[in-house]
Order: sequence, then structure tokens, then C-alpha cells
Amino acid sequence: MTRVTGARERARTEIAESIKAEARRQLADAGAARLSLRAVARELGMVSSALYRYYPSRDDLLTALIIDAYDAVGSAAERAVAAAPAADPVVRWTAACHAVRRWALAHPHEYALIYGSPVPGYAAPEATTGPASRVARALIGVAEEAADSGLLAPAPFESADVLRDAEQLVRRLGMRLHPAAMARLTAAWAQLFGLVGFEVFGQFHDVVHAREEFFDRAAADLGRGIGLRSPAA
Amino acid sequence: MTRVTGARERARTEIAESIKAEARRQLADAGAARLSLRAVARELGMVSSALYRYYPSRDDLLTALIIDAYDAVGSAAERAVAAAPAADPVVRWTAACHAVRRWALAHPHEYALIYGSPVPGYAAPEATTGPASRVARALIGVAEEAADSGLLAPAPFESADVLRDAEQLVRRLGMRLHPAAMARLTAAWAQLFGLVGFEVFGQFHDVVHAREEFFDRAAADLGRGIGLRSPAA
DNA sequence: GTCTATAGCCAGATAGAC
DNA sequence: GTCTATCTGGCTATAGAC
Repeated sequence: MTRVTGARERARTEIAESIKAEARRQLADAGAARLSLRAVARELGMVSSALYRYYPSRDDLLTALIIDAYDAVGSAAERAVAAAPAADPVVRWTAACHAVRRWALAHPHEYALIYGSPVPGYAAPEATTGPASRVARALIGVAEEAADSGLLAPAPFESADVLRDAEQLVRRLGMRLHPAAMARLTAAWAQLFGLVGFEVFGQFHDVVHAREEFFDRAAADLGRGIGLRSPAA
Repeated sequence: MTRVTGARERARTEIAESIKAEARRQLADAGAARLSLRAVARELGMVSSALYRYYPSRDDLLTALIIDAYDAVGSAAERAVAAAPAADPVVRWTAACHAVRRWALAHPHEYALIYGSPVPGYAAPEATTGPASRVARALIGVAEEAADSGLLAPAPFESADVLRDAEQLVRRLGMRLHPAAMARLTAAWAQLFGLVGFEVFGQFHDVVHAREEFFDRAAADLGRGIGLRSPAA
């Protein structure tokens, strides 16, 4: 009995996965706002009503795609940090930034789904917030390790309100970075996605050609801007 | 004859403007990807085919909206710079940043149209590039004036490729900023829109509450990061 | 320049047979 | 769980009368 259920569950999961895969493909043609259950079903040789057994509505399919995308870019950042040399926080930071950029350039439509314009009429449910914070967590982790090694310059004064936000945030994420450093990091986090977004969305067209070099420099500056220091040789 | 033509032209322009105004209103409900000529026509009490006399296709209407949006945010930035005290480049820079942010928060859907996810199937024509550069020009102007007053710290070394891009860009815009400074400014320009975009698109939800203060601090840091200096008291 | 009418599509969602 | 069929809407774009 368990085995049969198991097989069924497996088949169900596989179909659900292939639906998401096809939907991801179609994000490129239609964008999130025009993602169509019918078109996905058509392409899979299913009939549209059959899809509703897997995703009760278009928004639920969107939510699944969003969670997957956040997880993908988050895990790319985490892996980049883990693979970078432990000794140099600036290098670790830059590695995380490059991982985000690489993932975004490789998956521009999924990037648009999570960091681009909100989809009209769609409100992201709570379930997306965890995955959405993975990149930030990876960056915070780099800063925390730097602080542990004495390689994080003390952050300058911030206003009480800004500090309160930062403190709340650190607590909610279960991390331990100093609030003033967290405030600066929050700004750098947003700025990182400014660099990535402009490249992915085409604002650098005819403006920046040496993009990898440009980004590398800007990302390192961002890291140093939040106080990360390389160890003395 | 001229007068009659003039009146006709005026009526035509007025109708074209009201079409754009209604389309802007509908961007909020539908987003750029689902903007519908029919819905616009309906709301104006016209029939859809009548709209084609003013905008030969949906994309042409989109282009008109995009140009207007770039012009609006660009002129907001220009006016902010003009209104800021001439003596302090950091203050002038920050004023431009706040103007961009204010415009974006007041017109989130138009912001999404120009700085958000590309509209699938739509390619912006050349005519948009001029208006699109107005914000950047305003920021560059601040840096140039700072340099004139000796209030722009020399930019550090950049790679040859990055410098070449920056030089080309300055030339194409008909400006005169030093290429190394331009390279830094390009990064700051993208980062500014990272801050603004995250706020407008909801990434700061439950993350940053003291948003104006947070932004003010980050924008000033950005300006100082590209080398702007306040005059000695 | 606006109208009616039409072609030729598309969508999300549900009912009910099998 | 998949199917057919259907409801109820939507769309861009064009033809041709007025």
C-alpha cells in the first residue's frame, strides 16, 4: 500500500515538475503577466483542465515558479560563498555577487519574475519569503565571518529608526550581524541588484560593453563599501 | 486654412494625449504586458479601431508612454539639481536621487514600464534612448560641476576596457566628465536604481520601514562613493 | 476619423462523463 | 485524473460604410 502510494506520489511530482519546466520555458515568450495555463497544457499534450489537479490556479503555478527561482539564485550564492577561499571576505563577497549575476544572465526571465516588475493582480504569499531571503543570508554570512576575523570595519553612525529596522531584520533572520553593519549591507544588497538588473534588463545596451570587468569592479567596491577588508598579506 | 489645420492638429493632439492618459491609468491594473487598446478605447467611449488613427499599433502606444515616462523622471531629476544649492555637490547629487525616488514612488507603474522587466515581444526603438539618458545626464552634470570646483576626488584606476566604454559614453552624450569618473558614476547610476527599484517593487516589505531616511543615507553614500565632496565649511 | 462588423485568435475556470 | 464541452470573457487588427 505504501509502495503504491509512493509510486503515485512520484508520478504526481514528476508531472508537477514537468509543468513547471514548461512554464519556465514559456516565461521567455510571454512573461509572467501573460503566463497561460492553457498554453502550458497544450505544449505538454494535456488539456487545460488537467493542469488544475496540480496547480489549482494560475497564481499557484506562479508561486511555485517564484519559489524555485529564489531557491535557485539563493543556492547559487550559497555555493559560491562556500567555494570561495575562507580567508578573504572581499573575495567571498565578490564571489557571491558574481554568482547572482551569472544566474541572472543565464535565467533572465526567472530573474524578471522575482526581481522585476510585480505581476499585476498577483500577491506573493508568505511561503516565498523564506526562499527570497537566501541571497541576503549568504551575503550577511560573509559579513559575519569577516567581523569574526576582525576584517569588518566598524560601520558609521546610522539613525535610530534605520538601526531599529536593521536590528529587527537580523533577529528575524536568526543572524547576528551588528545592526549598523546590517543597515549598510541592506543598501549594498539592493545596489547589487541594481547592477545586475540593469545588465539583465538591457539598460547597459550601448553603455557598458566590458560587462564582467565592470561588474567585478563594482561588486568589489560594494563589498569594501560595507567595510569588508582583505587580510593583510 | 492654416487656422483650420491648426485646430485639427490641436484636437488630434488632445485626443492622443487623453489616450495616453487613460493608458497610463490602465498600466496600474494590467501592466505593460497586458495593456490593451480595446480597454483604453472602451474607457474613453471610443471604439477600438478609432485608436489606430492615433497609434498604429499597441507597440507605438507603448513607445509613447515610455518616452513620456523617461522624460518625466528625467525632468524631475533636472529640476531637483537646478533647485539645489550650487555649492555642495553631495547635496545636489542627493537631491537628484530623491527626485528619482519620489517620482518612482508616485508613478510605480510607469517606473516599472521603463526600469522594470522588459515587455515580452516589445523592442524599444531608437527614439527612446534620448529621453532615457536624461537622468544620467543630470547626474553627470553634478559630477562635472563638482570637478570644476575641485570637489570631485580623483577616481582610482579602472581597466582599459572599462575606461574605453566610459570614454565612448561621455563622448556620445556630449559631456566632458573624466572617463574614470564616468565609469564610477555608471555603477552608481545602476545602484541608485537598485535602491529605488527594491522599494518600488516591494523587496523592502517588512525589511526597511524608515525608507526615506534609509534612502537618504544610501544616496549620499553613493555620491561620496564616486568622489563627490562637500566644500569645507 | 469614426463607425459596424468580422476574422481569427486567446484566456481562466468549471461541470460532468468515464 | 484525464477527458470533452462549455461558459464567459478577452485580444489585435482590418475592411468597408458613412
